[in-house]
Amino acid sequence: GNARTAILNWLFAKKTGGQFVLRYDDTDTARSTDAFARAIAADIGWLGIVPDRVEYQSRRFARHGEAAAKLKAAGRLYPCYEAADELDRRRKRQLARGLPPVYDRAALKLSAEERTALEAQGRKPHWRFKLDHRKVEWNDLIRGPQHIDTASLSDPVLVREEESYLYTLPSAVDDIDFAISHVIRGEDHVVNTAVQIEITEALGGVPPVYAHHSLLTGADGKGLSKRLGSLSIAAMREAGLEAMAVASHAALLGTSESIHPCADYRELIEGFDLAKLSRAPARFDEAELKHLNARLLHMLPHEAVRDRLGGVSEVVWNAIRGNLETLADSKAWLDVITNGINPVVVPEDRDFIAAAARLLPPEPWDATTWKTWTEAVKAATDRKGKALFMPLRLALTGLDHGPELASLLPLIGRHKALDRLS
RNA sequence: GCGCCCUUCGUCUAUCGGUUAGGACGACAGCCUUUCACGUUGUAAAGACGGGUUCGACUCCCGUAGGGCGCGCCA
Repeated sequence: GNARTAILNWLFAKKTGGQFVLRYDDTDTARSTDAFARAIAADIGWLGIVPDRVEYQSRRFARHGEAAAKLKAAGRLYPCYEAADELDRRRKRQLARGLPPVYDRAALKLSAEERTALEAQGRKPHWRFKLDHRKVEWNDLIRGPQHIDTASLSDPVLVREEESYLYTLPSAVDDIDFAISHVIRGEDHVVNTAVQIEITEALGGVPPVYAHHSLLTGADGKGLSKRLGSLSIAAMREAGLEAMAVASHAALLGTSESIHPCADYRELIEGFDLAKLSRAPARFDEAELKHLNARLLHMLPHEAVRDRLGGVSEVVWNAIRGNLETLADSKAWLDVITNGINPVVVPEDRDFIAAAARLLPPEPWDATTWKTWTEAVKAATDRKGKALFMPLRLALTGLDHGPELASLLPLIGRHKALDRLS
């Protein structure tokens, strides 16, 4: 999901000639920033995405403090003293009674004396942003005109009791400071957007243009979040999927473009348009991704894989690529060509295989050798069709399926072929 | 519970009131290969349901059902 958002942002930047700013929203003190940042960098790096700029919210603490002070001075930030567990209980009670779990602004009614009394007890406040309770509107690049009434929302906590800032404030401040033009994110953020627009405007800034893409569901149409682990970029990489297959799928799923493999980003950038993204959630099907990966491999030219395959020649690659699901599968076919395999000869085929071995033509071999040979075998043994070819395939490759034998045989060579047939 | 959004072949989608409802993936079939695959050609396959509005509705409106998201001192 996050990778899809990153890809969409990157494609949009490339398409429009803008810059892709990767921002680590690492304001949660419980989170290890370094590990988090390394993981994301590894993911998008593997996908071939290079951010034009990287920023960490946690390193801009001073700027966020200035913004908080400004909001306090404007009377938009007010102190609250409820404990977190108390708020939690209250929300559950509201929900149980069929009420929206919205903060009731009780702290706003506190008198100066009550506040000093609480502070005297050693209570420290957290701070909430006082929403305007108005209809916030924006033109979403994917969803069209949007309007959210902030009267139905809780005043968001912007400053924790221990004085760090929640994502919402740094996000608005950094958007202003970095002159962010476009924010492209998942639709789980649409409500945040209304709040962030209010905060941005309270800070005197101009909100960026927003675009919210739909989220993905599983192949069954149900939410994806619970199984996110197995669908991580790291897991896909380990499964041996091609980065461009993952990128093609992420960029094309849920769009009006056909889902097809792109060997590099050029075509994806060329055809990219936020207007092509559907507002309905799309189903993420792992089987579809795997199939796309296979299709990508089948069309990949030799030079695209040469370096990763340790000097496999172009003829060999062209012979085997049509039978690959992942690049790692090529090892098995390379073994068939260059190393040893276990020939399979069932007892009733023994005489047939022996006869075939005697008819093996002399070298040099080329693309016509297979035909010459099998025609001779056919004439000598009376076998044809599957009964003729399957035993030969099993003996020569040890497998009942694989690349065309006409192209495989010359690569195996007479010596190894004879060896396997006997 | 409340709010926002969504619903066309199995899947991703086109259609911006009048179409034989189009494409892609998959499925199936033919061809190629005297084999499995690859490739190639073709076929089947859809407007969630119920009401309106209209000469005419997949398209606009209302309702129902189903689904997604949100409602944190998470991001």
